[in-house]
Amino acid sequence: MPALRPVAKSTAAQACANQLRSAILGGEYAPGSRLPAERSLATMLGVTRVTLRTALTELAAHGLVEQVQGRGTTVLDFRRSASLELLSDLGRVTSDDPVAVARDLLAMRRSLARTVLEHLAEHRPDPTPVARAIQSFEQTAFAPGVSLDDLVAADLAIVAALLDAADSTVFSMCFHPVAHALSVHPALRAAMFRTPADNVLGWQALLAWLQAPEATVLPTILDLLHDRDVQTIATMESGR
Amino acid sequence: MPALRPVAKSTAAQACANQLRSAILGGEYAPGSRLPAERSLATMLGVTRVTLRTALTELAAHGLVEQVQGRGTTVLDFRRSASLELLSDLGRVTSDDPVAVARDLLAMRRSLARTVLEHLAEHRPDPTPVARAIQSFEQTAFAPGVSLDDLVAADLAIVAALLDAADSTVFSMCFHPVAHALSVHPALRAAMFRTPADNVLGWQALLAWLQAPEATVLPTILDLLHDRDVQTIATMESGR
DNA sequence: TTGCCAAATTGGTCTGACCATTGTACCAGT
DNA sequence: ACTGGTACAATGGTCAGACCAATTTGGCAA
Repeated sequence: MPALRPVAKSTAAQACANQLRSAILGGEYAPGSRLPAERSLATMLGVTRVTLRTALTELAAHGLVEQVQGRGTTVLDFRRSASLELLSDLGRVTSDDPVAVARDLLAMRRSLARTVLEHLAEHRPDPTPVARAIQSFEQTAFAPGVSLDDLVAADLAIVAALLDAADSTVFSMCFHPVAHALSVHPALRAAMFRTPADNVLGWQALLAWLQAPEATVLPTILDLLHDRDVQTIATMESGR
Repeated sequence: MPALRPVAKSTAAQACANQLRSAILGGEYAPGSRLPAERSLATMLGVTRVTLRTALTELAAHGLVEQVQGRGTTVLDFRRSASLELLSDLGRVTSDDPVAVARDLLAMRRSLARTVLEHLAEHRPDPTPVARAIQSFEQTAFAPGVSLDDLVAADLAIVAALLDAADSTVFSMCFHPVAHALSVHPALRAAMFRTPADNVLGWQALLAWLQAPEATVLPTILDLLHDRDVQTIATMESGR
């Protein structure tokens, strides 16, 4: 079965939001400056003011703009106020160096992983769901003609299982967007799953530690992750 | 001057969003279940469908619900999909243990701080803006009749200066919402600034390290932070 | 200079209608 | 019994135009 996946749909409001978001993240609208008035923006984009407002409401919710009645719509500094959801877009539209973004994202993941793993070592939850997710990843990794999308999905499933095991709302909410951003970064995800067998080895090491935290030292796992990240960055740099 | 601050205003759409958000985070709408139809929700809340939709658009942008035409509005599992902005609300409306939330938030901050400081140690940016922010914090801390709000604001300013110095979009976007969540958690912020003189000592130690990373070892700073967090949690637990 | 006022601008809300998608139930054909 | 099609109802998405409310701006008078 050729692994079909849902087709991407999009509403008019979403399309408006995408255009405006890219413009802001791309620096076409400087922080502190004013967006054109809703009425003119709407005609520019060829939609009603209602639709345009739906888009602006979303941008405001993500901390990209601020609307105040009588004054207008102000562009904010997304570095300070933007939501983590936008990390996914950073790899595409920002003016930052993509490799630097990737490096920082990986550093972020290591940092979060360390915290979550320390938490797990202390609370010793049932590792079965994580084991199942890792097993599922192995099957995916060694399946013939596996797609990158499938690998990424299986990898995210393991992260989700780990976070479920940690049973911390805060950790979940912090880690999920970072993992998601990593998984949609085009060059990064390709580099991360270049040799799936290595990914399997990494997860197996983690699982072994999870099932017997006293047997292996946590820093070993983190060093392994660090080494893999260094390789990933090297792959990305050589590829450009 | 009695340190006045802008009064809180709120639109009807915001009020709607607040009610619905609290209901979802409070568990009144289970993940996977359907919200009432827009037309009925609007009449329940006493607003037009347009206004109600503005609120729903915001919730959707924050990953609390998902709207699909013809099907309805589905409540999502905020642990997996919600935006970090909602961390600020967790301390108030969630069914989780508030102290556990506080503990995890502090752990998160330590984790992020470690990463940012390692980054700073490597890149050695100009510490002047950070020094200025810390100096400003000292003045605030030792001013007579200082308010908690002022302390929190001065503290956040230091964090912002540190993140500016780090010059990483990813770190900024990850750290800011955590710092913000810490700063609005009612019990937590009170416990964090119970003895401002200690805060000053902590920041001064950090500044000393920033100005001469080779003189002091980074783990010392992190241990100091850890000790302060333990005290903060203890204060919170004794206070309930 | 200060304070007030009127007008223009701009976002917020309302009204009511229609379009597009989805889910359901029913029905015909096999 | 199963499949595929179809009509219908429910629901979110969009449109149209209007009015309300806050902000800014500039002029004017004390």
